[in-house]
Amino acid sequence: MHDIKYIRDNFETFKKKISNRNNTAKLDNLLNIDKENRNLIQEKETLEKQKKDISKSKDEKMFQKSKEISVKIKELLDDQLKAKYQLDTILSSIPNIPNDDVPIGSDEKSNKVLETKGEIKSKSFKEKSHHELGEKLGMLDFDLASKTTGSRFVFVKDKLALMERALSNFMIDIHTSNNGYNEISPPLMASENTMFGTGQLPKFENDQFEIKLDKNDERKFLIPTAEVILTNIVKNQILKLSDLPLRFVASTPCFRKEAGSYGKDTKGMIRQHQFYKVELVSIVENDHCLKELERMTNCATMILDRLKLPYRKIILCTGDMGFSAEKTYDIEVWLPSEKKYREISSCSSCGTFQSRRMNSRYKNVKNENVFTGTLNGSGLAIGRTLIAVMENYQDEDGSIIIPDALRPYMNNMEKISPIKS
RNA sequence: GGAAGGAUGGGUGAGUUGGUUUAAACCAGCGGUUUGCUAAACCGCCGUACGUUUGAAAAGGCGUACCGAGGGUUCGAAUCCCUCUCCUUCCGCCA
Repeated sequence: MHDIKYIRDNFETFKKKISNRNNTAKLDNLLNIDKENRNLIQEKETLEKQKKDISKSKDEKMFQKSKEISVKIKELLDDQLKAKYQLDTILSSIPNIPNDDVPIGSDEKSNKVLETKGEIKSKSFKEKSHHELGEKLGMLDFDLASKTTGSRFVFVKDKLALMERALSNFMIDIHTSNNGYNEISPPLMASENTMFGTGQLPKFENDQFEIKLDKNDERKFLIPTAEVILTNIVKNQILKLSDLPLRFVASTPCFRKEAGSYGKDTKGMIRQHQFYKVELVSIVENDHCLKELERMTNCATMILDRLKLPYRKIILCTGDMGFSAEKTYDIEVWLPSEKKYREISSCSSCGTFQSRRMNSRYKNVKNENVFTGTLNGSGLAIGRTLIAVMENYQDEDGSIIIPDALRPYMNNMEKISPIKS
């Protein structure tokens, strides 16, 4: 959400910066509606003042007059609320302004690779995809998931299930003991207002799973990422300066409809309706965002370093960033079967964009209430990390060597071999 | 699911026969006086949002709203009525 006062004073600059994003919101009428809204507020408040004075005077002769004023106020209020609603509708669907160092472009072709790390080991055999490996091991079962649930779900079994759990524990341990994050086990459902706070609603409702509790209950949604619930911890709060920075980590299932990706990544567990992800969220002073983004991204890549998986870091261009982000780094891991890098983490600074929606503030040095900076990043997506380990650590016979860093979490097991039948 | 009670400013907590409440008081916080230092005492300040206005700015002035949320009654609502949310206690059910 943007500050209407800023837009009012810097309309041309604002329009120009937003035009770099794939924005569909209509900006042209914004200032007119804003003006109308403010005029109506003024008219209304003038009348309210009159009414208040009459009431104070207790002059019975004026009581009738006061009643008439009430009718007018009601009319003005209706109009004003309509204008305000229009204004909010437009404002809430405008994406964040990209930071100045974000490359300009309309799609992923304009993203820039910043760094490539880790050794891609050449193998003497043809490397298999994770789903071939998993099915051969008898530990990834897509057919069973279709039977019980539907497409884009999977059963992870046996030692791979253990590895999935191990990855989660391994990552959380590093982020809590090494990187200063506070572990949280949050609700997996969020209210409509919470979803609005981080920017999933109202614009991206089609991507969300809605849950019915009671028939008259407020709308609830399965979280598409723990970012939603972790960031909203500070919703409607005024924090002390000494509270910051707040850093949260959670490992949760995430639920996404993947509505816009029919036919994409249909094979395997790259793109699922449900997947585990370790999420990092930072709440910081608003001028510390970019510094924190570097820190957070390093926390994410640290995991890949320790697992000795080859990866690269890219900066997303203006057109490829998420709705709430001002700057985003994607971390992509090497997948030998595809011979390309695939996204395994996305770290974004949202500046004050989300905190305005959530009304999350802190008292700065001057004791003024100012909006917090929020950041989120995956550290990392568990499902995709599992895939990356399987593919990069596969042996010719289809077994998986367990990375050293993971062995303490897997009873010091060294390799996963096919279940003998 | 049933019953009862509750929700007031950063915290505690008055006010609920509707009109000097422009929300008392205390605690915490900030500034000051006193003081060898600390403490204590005393004095002052101390909510948020929106709109508007003075000013180059810093900083003010004015107005409106806000006592869990939303409606209603009334000239006038923290106070009366309705709906909802959340919390507490008890009962039932339950991993």
